[in-house]
Amino acid sequence: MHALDDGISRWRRVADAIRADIASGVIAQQLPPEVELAERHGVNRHTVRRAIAALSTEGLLRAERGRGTFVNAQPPRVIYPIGERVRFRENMMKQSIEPSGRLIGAERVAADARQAAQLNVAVGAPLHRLERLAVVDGMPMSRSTSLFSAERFPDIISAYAETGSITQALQKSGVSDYRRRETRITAERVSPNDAELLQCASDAIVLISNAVDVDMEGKPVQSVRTRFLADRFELSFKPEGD
Amino acid sequence: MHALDDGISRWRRVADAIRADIASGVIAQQLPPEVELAERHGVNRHTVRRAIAALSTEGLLRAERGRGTFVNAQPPRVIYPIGERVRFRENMMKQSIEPSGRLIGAERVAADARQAAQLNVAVGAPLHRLERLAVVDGMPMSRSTSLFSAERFPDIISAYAETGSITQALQKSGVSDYRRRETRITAERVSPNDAELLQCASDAIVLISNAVDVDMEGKPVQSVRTRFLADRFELSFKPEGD
DNA sequence: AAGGATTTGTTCGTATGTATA
DNA sequence: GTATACATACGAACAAATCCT
Repeated sequence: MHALDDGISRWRRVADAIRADIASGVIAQQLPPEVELAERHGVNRHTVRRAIAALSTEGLLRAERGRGTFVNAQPPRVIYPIGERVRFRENMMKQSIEPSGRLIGAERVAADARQAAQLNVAVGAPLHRLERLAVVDGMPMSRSTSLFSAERFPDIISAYAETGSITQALQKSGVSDYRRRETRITAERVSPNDAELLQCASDAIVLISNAVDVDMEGKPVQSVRTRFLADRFELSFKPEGD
Repeated sequence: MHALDDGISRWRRVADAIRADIASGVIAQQLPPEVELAERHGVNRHTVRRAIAALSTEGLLRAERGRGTFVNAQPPRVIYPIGERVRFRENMMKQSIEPSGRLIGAERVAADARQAAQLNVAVGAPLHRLERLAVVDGMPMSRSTSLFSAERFPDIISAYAETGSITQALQKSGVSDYRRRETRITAERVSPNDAELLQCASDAIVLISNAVDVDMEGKPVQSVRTRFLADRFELSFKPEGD
């Protein structure tokens, strides 16, 4: 029973058929309802749902309860430069994008081994953790978690809350300028918490940038871990600058 | 019916319970069978499977038919520097890793608009496309697709096949040295073709580096798109060099 | 080596919950 | 409020891969 004409499961063939229909333009924006797709392909509704789930994981489809299932438009990615001088506001404004940051939360934590090494403090030293959400045109763009030595920057939280800018908050704390020492990039699936804040699918991919900023004497100032939605961003590194 | 004590669906709570059991060490390597988990949590087997599917998508679990469901070990990521001088072999050997490249295929193609702009050739100009697979200790690490102007580098394919190195192949073609002009990084789900070659799950994440190399006069030499498995790599950018 | 037991994968059926139009 | 459409959940059966005797 459950005839498999060629060893390919039915939901996979239904998924391939839907993918082909989208590629050929037969389906443009919205999929027919699940029951109709089930009839059309001669399978149970569950089988259609399995296919849609797979295509959603691929990022091709997006199902909305009560509304329908839609083909995801793939907007061009915003180019985000990474380099010695990294200023979110400056970078975005070069591309005619008006950014705004939002303070999600702040907390006092103790440094673990990795954080201690990055910030050149003792393990267990007090840190200020700053949780931020960058928003562009009302659309959440990235989540970042910044860490500062609480001993060196006791008032960084209130300074950021006042100015809304890391650069200005550091200036208030006596750091006139800073530069990036190292940026490490990897990618993971978005965490449930970030998925909610970034208003993305729960299985979206985030680019993770883990960076350390140092002041002009080379002393570590900030350790920051930023999560960019991978389908909205492209990180750009140019050796010579633009 | 189907009492939702707190508005969280059952499969999600089962997933959270399993995640917690793994974090606390109650489950170390292998999960109990689905039927047993279903009994233990008082739900249907389908509900357990939905939870396991979610955790598999997160990369935490890996189900093998006939064998069981296992906790994925998360090996430390290899650090891959990106900068002006990028030489795969040199980079890997610094971390005591002995690399080897494998030529997957080569083809003559016509430049599309994007490629033409990157390589500074006319749209439709002939290009050599070089498909490679980088292997470390028998483990596939990255897939890359290189593009060269076929007019400027007519013999690049055979030169690479002989030497097994892009750097040496370019030297044979009269490019004594080259540097990276720009690297753009994003992330996507792995393509089915790459998944097979990289021997990874079909829903794995790849870091995609799209780069242009130029010779010492600044003329474009190579456009290369490399796919790194995100759970095996971390890309590192240091402004000043190491 | 053969065959039964175990375990995950697929497919159907049915019912109910929840959000949207 | 009703109808539509996706989401969750349970039950049953069989397929396919692996393991064990």
